[in-house]
Amino acid sequence: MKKPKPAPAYHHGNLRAGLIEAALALLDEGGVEAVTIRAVARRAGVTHAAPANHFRDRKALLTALATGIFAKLAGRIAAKLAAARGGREARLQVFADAVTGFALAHPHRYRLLWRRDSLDDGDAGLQQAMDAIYDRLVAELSEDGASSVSADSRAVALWSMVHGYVALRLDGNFVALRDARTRAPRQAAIVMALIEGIGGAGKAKPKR
Amino acid sequence: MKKPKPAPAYHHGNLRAGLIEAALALLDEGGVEAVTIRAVARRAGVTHAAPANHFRDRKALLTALATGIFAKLAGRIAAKLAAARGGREARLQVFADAVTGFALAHPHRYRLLWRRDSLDDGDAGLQQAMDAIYDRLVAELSEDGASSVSADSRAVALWSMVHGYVALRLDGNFVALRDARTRAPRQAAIVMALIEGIGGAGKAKPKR
DNA sequence: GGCCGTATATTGACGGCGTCAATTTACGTC
DNA sequence: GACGTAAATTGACGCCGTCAATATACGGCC
Repeated sequence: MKKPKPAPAYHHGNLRAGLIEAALALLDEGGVEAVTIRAVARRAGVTHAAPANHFRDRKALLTALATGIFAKLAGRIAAKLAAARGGREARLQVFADAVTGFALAHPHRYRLLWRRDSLDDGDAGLQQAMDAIYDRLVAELSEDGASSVSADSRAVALWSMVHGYVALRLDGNFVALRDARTRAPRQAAIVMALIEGIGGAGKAKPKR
Repeated sequence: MKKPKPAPAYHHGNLRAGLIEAALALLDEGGVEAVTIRAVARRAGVTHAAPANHFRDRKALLTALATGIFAKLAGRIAAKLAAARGGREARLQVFADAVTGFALAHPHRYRLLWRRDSLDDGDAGLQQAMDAIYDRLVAELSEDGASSVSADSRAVALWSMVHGYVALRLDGNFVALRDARTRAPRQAAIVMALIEGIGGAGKAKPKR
């Protein structure tokens, strides 16, 4: 009797966070397509036009969602690198593992990060969150200058390879296999290939 | 006077091709989002339900579109490789150039190829068209066995790197830059990085 | 040459979507 | 306790994909 209105109603304060939470749940369940403004509103217990007060449009909602996800990914990478032991090559593997692990654990979240057509291109927070990861990688790779290509290009090479591998894995174009020679997981094998090089016989891998 | 009906009307034969053509034009103009069944029908000069006779649903239409694009890309790669001169490393650059060039020339087409959520996952023709490219690459890489990782992994490494680089380029995360050291286009620099390896100082690049 | 079955195209409807405008509700402040 | 304003609701619009019912035109068969 004391509470004839069981739903305390949002009104000021917590709806924005509630919408993000609902959107994340919908994203995990059904991918970005399932994250419609109306579905998010239903899940949060408000009417279909309520989100408009907090997000200009669907892109804005997805951009906020993606920014949070990016931050979480960056944090995860940083944490694993901070805890990593071993030399430079091991650290590159840690980086690749962190990205691959996150993407395989939360495929829809990772995919959203790159759905530029569903996100606000100009959003500063989003761009910044992504740059943070790239900068971390350049720092890891700039320590020595022996390679014939610049640290920038090496960073682009690794980042491209990891992202490409993950994207193709998530799309079902690759399956989880182990390298036929080293028995290492494919994901580790390709990083090894990049570290050692795949040039002509005997050129790279001076294991001698 | 002779032709009171200027539009000969499709009816039998050419509508399917007309729809694909219209869809491709819409794709180039506005991306996959712009390829709606109704817009395609309008462009082809038929009513909104006519396409249903040729494509079960939107996914089927996009899948047919993607299959054709994949075939064209595979043909382009094969042609450039057939015409290529130079050693194995040069051929890898040719492969990477072919993919990158196609993607940058027709960004929306390339993006569609990987929009698995908008395509029929089980479609045999589509899978086959994609496998053709990958198999070509494995063949290029399987000639020698000196690397510590298998040819399969080397193919995955290169294909992942090229695809990842292109995907990131198309999303605006990279801009067209030249390597700070070699002055080669970034795209060529990262392939070089993979060929030579990015391992610790002096380990790769035995230029000595 | 005329009939007819079937493939093809049209018409119309349904629910869901994003978004906008008008309205009502509830909070903080004075 | 009244009031201004931010927040939420209601209702509408046009677009979308899809389905069912209907109309149309082709090709084979007599």
